[in-house]
Amino acid sequence: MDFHGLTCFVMLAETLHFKRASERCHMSPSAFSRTIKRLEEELGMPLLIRDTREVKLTAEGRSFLARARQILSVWEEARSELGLAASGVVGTVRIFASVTACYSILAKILPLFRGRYPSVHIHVETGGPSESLPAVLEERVDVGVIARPDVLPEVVEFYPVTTTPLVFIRPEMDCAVSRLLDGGTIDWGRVPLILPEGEPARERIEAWFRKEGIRPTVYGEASGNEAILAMVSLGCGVGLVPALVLEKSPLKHGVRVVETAPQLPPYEVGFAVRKRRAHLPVVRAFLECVEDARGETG
DNA sequence: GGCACGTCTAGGGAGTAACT
DNA sequence: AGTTACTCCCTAGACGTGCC
Repeated sequence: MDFHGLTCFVMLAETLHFKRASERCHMSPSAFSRTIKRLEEELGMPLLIRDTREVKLTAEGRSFLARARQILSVWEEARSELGLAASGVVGTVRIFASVTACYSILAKILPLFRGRYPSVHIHVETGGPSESLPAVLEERVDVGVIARPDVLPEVVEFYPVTTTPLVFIRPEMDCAVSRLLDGGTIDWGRVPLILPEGEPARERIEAWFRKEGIRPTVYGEASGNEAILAMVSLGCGVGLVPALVLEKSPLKHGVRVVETAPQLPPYEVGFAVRKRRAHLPVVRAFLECVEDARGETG
């Protein structure tokens, strides 16, 4: 058994696609296929069901995937600790960030980290902002960019980076939604809303509606801020996004801030890390960069 | 020389779009 | 609806390379 085979299997389980997984492992599909086959032969059971069009994990494959991740994680930890003792920080830091967080938050941290620890491999996983904290809790990643929730899980530590107000945005173009907003006092019960799914912002706006006794009209939901911006710019409704996201977005010219909207508590954005992983040299090194970057940018 | 592991290439199964 | 051509995907075989 070798760690290379395990890495290939984990990559394949994540992509469920031989070609994509082999590309990510920097191998030809052929060599990759045989590596997986060898692993299956070694284990004496199939981990995957191959079809001519798709690949699925068998029950054994799903069970083995969790083990494989654990083994690789322990291996990385051991490597990282030995590396620190010998000659500095080495290993891999796994980061989860939404696409917008990549250019607004990671853009500040990664150059600093890269400069200090060129030997560390950086693995960035992207997805919806609401997926970040679960990824940290499941230890799929070491750190995740999150908006600090009102209640933070006890096993998680939060390293703040910046604070940003939540702003309501409306379409820039003339449309039915714009006309609803232009007629003096806004009737918030009638305005179609595009809201984020499963995020602190959602809790805050719903709390405000409850307090005001308003039943909102939720036209759409999105798991990412860029999707909200896109829907708003197309005239679908009024959205709620962090100001930081709006400033950096290529879609910002299609929308505008609703000045007379309710004021919600601002977002505190930063990195979440599981406490038991925070002591790992590579994670510690990354978090030091987070703190230093905050110090530099204020 | 034997072995392990890689690439290159070809083959076969299946989906899809265009055409009749 | 049936046929054809194209494309995608995974796998097997041939062969090259590096190490012992």
